[in-house]
Amino acid sequence: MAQKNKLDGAEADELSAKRSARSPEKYQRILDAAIEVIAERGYFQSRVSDIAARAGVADGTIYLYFHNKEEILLGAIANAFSAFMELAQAELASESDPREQLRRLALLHLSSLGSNRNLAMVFQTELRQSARMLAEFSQHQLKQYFDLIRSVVRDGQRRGIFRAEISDKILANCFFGALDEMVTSWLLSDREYPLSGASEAIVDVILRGVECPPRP
Amino acid sequence: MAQKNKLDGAEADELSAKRSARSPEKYQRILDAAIEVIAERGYFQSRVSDIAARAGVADGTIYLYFHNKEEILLGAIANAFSAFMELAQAELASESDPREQLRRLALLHLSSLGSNRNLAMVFQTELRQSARMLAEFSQHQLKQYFDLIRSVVRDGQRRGIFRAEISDKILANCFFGALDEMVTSWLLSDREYPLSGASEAIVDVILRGVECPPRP
Amino acid sequence: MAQKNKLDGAEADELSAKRSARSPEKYQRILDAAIEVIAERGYFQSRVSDIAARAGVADGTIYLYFHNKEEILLGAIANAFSAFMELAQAELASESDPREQLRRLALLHLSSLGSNRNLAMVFQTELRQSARMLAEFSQHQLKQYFDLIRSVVRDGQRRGIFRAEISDKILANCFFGALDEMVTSWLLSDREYPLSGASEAIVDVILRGVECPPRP
Amino acid sequence: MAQKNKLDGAEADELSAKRSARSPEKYQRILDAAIEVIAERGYFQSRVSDIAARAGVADGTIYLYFHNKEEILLGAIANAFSAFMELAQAELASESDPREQLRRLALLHLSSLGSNRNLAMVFQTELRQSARMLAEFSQHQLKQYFDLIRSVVRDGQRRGIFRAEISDKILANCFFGALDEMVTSWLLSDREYPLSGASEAIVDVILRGVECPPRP
DNA sequence: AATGAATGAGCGTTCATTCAT
DNA sequence: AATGAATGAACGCTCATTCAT
Repeated sequence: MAQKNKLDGAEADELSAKRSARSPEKYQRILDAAIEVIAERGYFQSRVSDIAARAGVADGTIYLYFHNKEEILLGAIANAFSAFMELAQAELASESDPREQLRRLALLHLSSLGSNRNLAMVFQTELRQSARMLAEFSQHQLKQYFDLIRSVVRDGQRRGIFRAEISDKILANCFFGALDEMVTSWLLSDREYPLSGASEAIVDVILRGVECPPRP
Repeated sequence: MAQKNKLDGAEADELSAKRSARSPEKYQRILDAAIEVIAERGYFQSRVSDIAARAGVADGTIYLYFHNKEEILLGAIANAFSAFMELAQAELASESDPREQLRRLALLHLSSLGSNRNLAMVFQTELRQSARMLAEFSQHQLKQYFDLIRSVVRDGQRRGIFRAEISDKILANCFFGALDEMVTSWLLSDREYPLSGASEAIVDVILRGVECPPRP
Repeated sequence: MAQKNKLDGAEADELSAKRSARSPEKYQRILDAAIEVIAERGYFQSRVSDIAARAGVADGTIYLYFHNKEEILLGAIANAFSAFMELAQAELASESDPREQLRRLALLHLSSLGSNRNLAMVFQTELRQSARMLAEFSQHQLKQYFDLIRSVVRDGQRRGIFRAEISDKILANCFFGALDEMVTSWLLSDREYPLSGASEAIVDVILRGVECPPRP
Repeated sequence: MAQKNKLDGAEADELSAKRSARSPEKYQRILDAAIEVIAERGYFQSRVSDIAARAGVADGTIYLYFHNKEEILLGAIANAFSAFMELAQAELASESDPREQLRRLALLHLSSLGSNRNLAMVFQTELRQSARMLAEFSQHQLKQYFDLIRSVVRDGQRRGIFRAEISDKILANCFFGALDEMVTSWLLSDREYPLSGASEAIVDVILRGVECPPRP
């Protein structure tokens, strides 16, 4: 009779513990299947049984690893996202020039998503959806990436490389927006031109808009 | 789920005829209600009965004006979008300098959506969703706007104002992407800062990235 | 996302209003079907679809009249019980001698349930079950009947007819318990002897145990 | 649902053999756990895994001792019941006066259940439920007890102590019904008054109703 | 044209039972 | 013997759509 929608800490921990105790490989297989299916049909039109079938497990097995359908989406996004974030952070660590850092981020952004259409689809559509559905959670994810960009921008401003009279939020937004839109339109296009091919051009445009003009 | 997405000519005509024959005011009321409800809950989580209630009509009445739920979303988006497109085209007609045209478009973009949060929500999230569901349709709509921007960009390139060595598609993309992202992050933010306040800064960044550098 | 298990007053009223506004005849048909099906299989083994089929309505129709399966059971029991209670109260009103009142109650008890095996089954098994599940509700129902008996007993005690040195609760309990058990064993027996045939004998035993002994 | 209720001889033997061959202590632990859990939640709302957890064994282990869930309930009730029946028979053996025998049975009945609320709950609600599910079985159990009472009653009738003009079945029923109802209402009540406190009063009422009136 | 009661296909989730280890 | 991860059948409930009024 009494249902709880929010997990108390103990329960959540219990399930987390199970995940690793049971088959971590199966856990990952479900996440991968979820990305695939959700990319194809969208979250709301994906059936849990579709995901189970794609993962090669029984319907009920899903619920040994996730509390409910929503958590599958969350888990799949978080999983894919954190992998991407790690790459991004590594990319920045090996380079100190803000210009170059943005260049590398752009390439990573486009090549990561460009090489994984399913992932891109989920990021461009479901991540937004879920940002609405589950504000706290996925907004946090997206914001993490956005903040990474902002920190590079602020660094560039502090060092006199990027224009300081414009808010770092807006500069970062122009950068991220240009990349993001590129991915979206690439996804909607039928021809599969290489997405990362646009990287140089975009960076070129944005950097020029962002950089301090050369002193004459 | 297995529903017909394509109407045969006769049926479509029949419905179109009905729409105008019946109450155009009620038709519009349903569209407005749809935007509201979908903005609040998202398309898949909106119930047809919610929309009906909001529009002040009976559930069954909806089906005198639309074949199915999907068509309501389509109609609502198309309706709102064409209003926006008309404004955009008018804006361009009264100005011939590409720089100024982009400036005006940006302001229109941000102030239109900034003054109508519901509409913005539908555009930023549902339009993307439906870009998959209804690829032909909404892609067509969005593409129309995108092409408008591209035509301005191409005009600027032809007249030596904008950089010609970069594809107009990419330049337009940077412009649109920056605006689009601004709207999205504004939506997801809690503080309701005026969206259009960012217009000048964005245009400033993008134009500088897009324009030919001043000859020394 | 947010679910409510308890109805707020408005909602409950809304559904109650609907019941009468819609088809009261269909509402009753569902209740009757519920009694039948639940009598046959027990509450937990009854399927909502069984009840719907028996009532000759679609599964979904059930939910126009009841919020959930539990409420069907509640409704069915409450409905049947209140009919019984009305009879019982009428029976008492037309008679003032406590001895005779108990005699009539016993006959009503046994003949009511004896002439409706389904009803008897629900009262003897599901009412107890639900008394556990839904303490407040059905305990209230059963208590109402029990209190009726107690009031007769107290009346008899006050008038010096029934033994006053024993608590009215216990006297009423002996009376009710004897009848109740009679019904249960009748239900479990295969032979269908007339249940009400036992009425005289039971009343005879209980009355003698309850009455003040005749003064010598 | 379509499960076999009847075991063929071979299977039944095999399981019986296992039970004793394996750990009889674990078998008992499961039965005890079952009584607890079923008393708390009711049979249908109890999960096999709940019982396993309470017994401190793995889910699968249950099936080394029982064929299915239903058999656990059966076993638990049979187990508890036979313990009670042994007490009852011992009680009768040490006393030959039917009046006194009934008095002792009543006290045993109320004190046994009154000192074990879980057991009482199972007897008062689940045994009735299962009287339907498992008619043959639990009817047999309950009948055994009932027959014990009847034999005392018949003995009293034969010896001219109890009224012979009323069927022994009905007399026994009044006796058992009064006790049974007392237990039920005690269970449903919140206050935990001592159940056996009512024994004297009940026996007093019933005996007077049952006994032959004293010759003047 | 408008209504809203009725429909029933469809899906998320549970849990008794199995079986590889 | 014991485990507990895996299974998948089963069911309560929702909601887009229809149609008698």
